[in-house]
Amino acid sequence: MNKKVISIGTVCELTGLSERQIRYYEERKLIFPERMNGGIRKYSFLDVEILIDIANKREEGVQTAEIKKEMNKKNKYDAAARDQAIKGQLNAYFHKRS
Amino acid sequence: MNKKVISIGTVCELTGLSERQIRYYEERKLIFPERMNGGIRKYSFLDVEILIDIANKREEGVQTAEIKKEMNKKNKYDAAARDQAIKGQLNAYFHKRS
DNA sequence: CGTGTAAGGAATTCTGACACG
DNA sequence: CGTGTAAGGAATTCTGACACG
Repeated sequence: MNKKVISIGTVCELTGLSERQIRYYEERKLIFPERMNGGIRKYSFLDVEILIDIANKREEGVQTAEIKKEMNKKNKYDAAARDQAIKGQLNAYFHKRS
Repeated sequence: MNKKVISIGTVCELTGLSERQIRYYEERKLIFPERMNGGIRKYSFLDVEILIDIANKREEGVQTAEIKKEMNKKNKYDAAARDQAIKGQLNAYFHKRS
């Protein structure tokens, strides 16, 4: 399911990652949550899966820039990522302004 | 997906119902959210679907007691409902005590 | 019966920054 | 580079109750 409905605390529990890590991976454009009214991030189950992949890569010592490249190559998430990138950036943009 | 990960505000958006209504339907044992640490309710996509069904029935003027009976008959959600009932009640119980 | 609302508190999330490295 | 943390604020959620009916 790629509906963005999960808030960050729940994502932490599902992935074992900290809020800080999850927000950082967003900053590095590895994931693209949407923003609800109020600016609160919402993630999909697909995001959770991607985050788990990221966590595994990071454990192997792979840097975020590398992970990003690999994800684009694999293009397993590519179409979804493109969509998400646009929506996520629009969302963030509107929130900066309000 | 029957993983309980959606918080009530998002459920409101997905169903068009108010928080009050959603909590009331829980009180009437039509739905069985889980509780995260902190006592915050978490719903699944199945819960959202059930709530939409409830909303439709209510619009037709059907009372919650009737809806509950229909749901049990239809037993479309029956096995799931039984599980949910147990978990939901345990969850609520532990939160009353803390 | 089913739902709205004001009340007060508790838990969540957000951003920007400093820290270490 | 990647992550922790304290800071202060804003938005969310919770419960119990009163209201109307």
